[in-house]
Amino acid sequence: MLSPQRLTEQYHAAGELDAATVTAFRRAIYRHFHANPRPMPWRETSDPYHILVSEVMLQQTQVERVKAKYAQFLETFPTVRHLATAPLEELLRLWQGLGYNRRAIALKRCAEQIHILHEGNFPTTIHELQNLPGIGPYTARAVAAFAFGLPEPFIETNIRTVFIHFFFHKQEGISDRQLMPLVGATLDHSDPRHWYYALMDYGVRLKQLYPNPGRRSSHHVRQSPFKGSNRELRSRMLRAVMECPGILPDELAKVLEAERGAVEKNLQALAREGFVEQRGDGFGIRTCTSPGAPDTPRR
DNA sequence: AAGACGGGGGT
DNA sequence: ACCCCAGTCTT
Repeated sequence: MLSPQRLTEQYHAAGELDAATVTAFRRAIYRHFHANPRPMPWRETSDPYHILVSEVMLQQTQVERVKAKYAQFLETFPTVRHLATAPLEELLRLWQGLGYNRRAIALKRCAEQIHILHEGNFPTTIHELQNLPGIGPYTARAVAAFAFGLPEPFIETNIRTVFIHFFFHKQEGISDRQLMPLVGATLDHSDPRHWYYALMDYGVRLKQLYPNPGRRSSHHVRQSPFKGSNRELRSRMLRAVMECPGILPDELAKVLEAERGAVEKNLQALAREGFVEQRGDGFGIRTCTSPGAPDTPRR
């Protein structure tokens, strides 16, 4: 019925989607969603702070791994103000295991900006959202859709998979620029939130059924191995600094069996990005995320 | 346009 | 072993 081959031919023959095709496509996506939706805690709320937390955690991180951290995070930092004023170390400890630790710092900076710049009022426009640290084109629009019901087109890995599968059957090197018009044309303006849930769940399903159609994206890249990489060293360094506050570069190099030069380089990067600060000759987790950040609670 | 950035789970 | 995850930022 909804054959990728037929949809692809139809789309490329006409150069655009006709109403009947859009309807059939939407029905297929929604049918799958209603038959087997993936339950997630952040799908049960429209609190923009909760949505933002989930979206940042979900960047390059699988749903199952986010679920536990999400609950723990919101217990620990229940509001924007709690996160804005929290000690960085507490946040980094909680983030352990999620990966891409910079996201934690960016998320805290988001909270600080919302707390100060927006006086606690959550930004509601794409422009404001995308100006927040660590929030790019995808996350800004996803938050807008899931928290505020804004019908803006966006693409992430699951959505990319769906459109490549249905409208670029057996073609290679498909760019997001080619996909975006299709995302816009098929978007269900009456319920963007559920439409995108459905689209994403369908993408997940496709990847179970076929070799990842996303490989046919022009933006697709293979990951370099983690083991033995600088990323691995960097993450071990961050942990070591947390366990041994004030640790010296030499000690770090020795304990981690790493080259002094590499340790030095990563220390500079970690300092520049706001993870650590130098205290005397040693290094520790920074006591505030950024200059002018709200004070940590007293007492 | 290409690299860096985490850590883990699935096959 | 290999794949890749609700991406973003810097070079």
